[in-house]
Amino acid sequence: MTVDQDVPPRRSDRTRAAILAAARERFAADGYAKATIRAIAAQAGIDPSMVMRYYGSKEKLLAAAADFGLELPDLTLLAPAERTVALVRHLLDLCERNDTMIALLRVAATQEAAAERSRFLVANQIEPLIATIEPDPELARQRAGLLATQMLGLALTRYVLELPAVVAMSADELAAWMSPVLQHYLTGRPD
Amino acid sequence: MTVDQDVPPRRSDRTRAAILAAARERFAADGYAKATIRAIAAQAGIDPSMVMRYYGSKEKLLAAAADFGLELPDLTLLAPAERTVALVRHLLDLCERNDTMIALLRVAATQEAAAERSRFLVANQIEPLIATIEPDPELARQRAGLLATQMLGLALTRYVLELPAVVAMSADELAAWMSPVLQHYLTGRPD
DNA sequence: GGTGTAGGCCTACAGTTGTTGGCATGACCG
DNA sequence: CGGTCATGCCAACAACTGTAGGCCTACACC
Repeated sequence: MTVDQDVPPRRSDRTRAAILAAARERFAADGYAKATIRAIAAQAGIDPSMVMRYYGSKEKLLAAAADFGLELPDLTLLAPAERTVALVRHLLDLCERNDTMIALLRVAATQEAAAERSRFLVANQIEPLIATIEPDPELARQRAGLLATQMLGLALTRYVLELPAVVAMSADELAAWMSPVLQHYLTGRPD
Repeated sequence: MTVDQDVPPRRSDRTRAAILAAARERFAADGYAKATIRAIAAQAGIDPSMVMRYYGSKEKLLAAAADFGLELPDLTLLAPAERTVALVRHLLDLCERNDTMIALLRVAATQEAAAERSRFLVANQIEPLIATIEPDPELARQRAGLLATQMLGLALTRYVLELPAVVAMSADELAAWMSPVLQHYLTGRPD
């Protein structure tokens, strides 16, 4: 996530934001290729050339759309028993509050830049989070990777593939089922 | 998976197969949009128009490429303790033996037809498999969905996103870590 | 109140895409 | 040996894409 420079607000800020929001919505719904600049501009209610002026190219627009943080909860502030449910609920909330996370997931399947961004998020936000409760760095790395398989698998099946069995379950049910799994990845040992 | 009709072998069968193999390779590597008919034809060493002649359209070619089975092992023939490792190893093997599974996963992120095919596979191959060891049909459905979150999450992070921490682990390590997880989804209860 | 400039639109272009039809060629069967 | 049909290639088309440049308008500031 880029830190905002202390630059005076411009009149075009609303348009910039509208473009970014529209881009995330189209990317999340259609993926990179089908989300054309014309479609994004139409959704934002402006001319396609504005997208180019403000973001330079479609690739750079994608980079801007994928530039966000996971806002993960601080595990050290939670009781160990609460951590796993908090993680599941946080992910579901993140996916449902806006399209950014789903856009990243969908686009990462075909665009290397987005895949790289997903790797960056795991390495720089999930791994450090695990490191707060797992001293061994190599093990923390493994735990983070394993956590990612389950978390991203949940997001994929529920919001991208929309497997009926996964969509049908409530956030509470999913948290209840997955809590022991995450517990195992956070503090357990392989068989 | 379509059953092969008993039709006499044609001289063009090799070309048909070459197109299908090339399509799977390109779909797996580039996704649907970037895998152009021209690129697929070039990889198969034939003219783009042949693809149209034999498969009718790009959409139908995708349908043919996604038409395969998971060849899941029969769980009733395995001791309960062996089932989970067998499932993990089978998935990894399926992904590494050819590109079909990865192609489906990558394309399903953007193409509704492929997503629908993935739902079909879960409903018609994973659910029945679980049903052989779980009598309650609704619970079997849930277990199948949960299994899918972990299995597809593994395939996604390892072969599509290529998270370093997941790529670095061996099949044995992954099986050892995930075995208790799958066991939980197969026979356990939510918290 | 004039004027510079930021914000916006329209048009155009070159490249690529899926798709089509026609033409060659060689195998196979009578 | 003649013809017929499957197999393959080539050329083309219409649509759509990202992108660039030019032009108009209206706000902000001196």
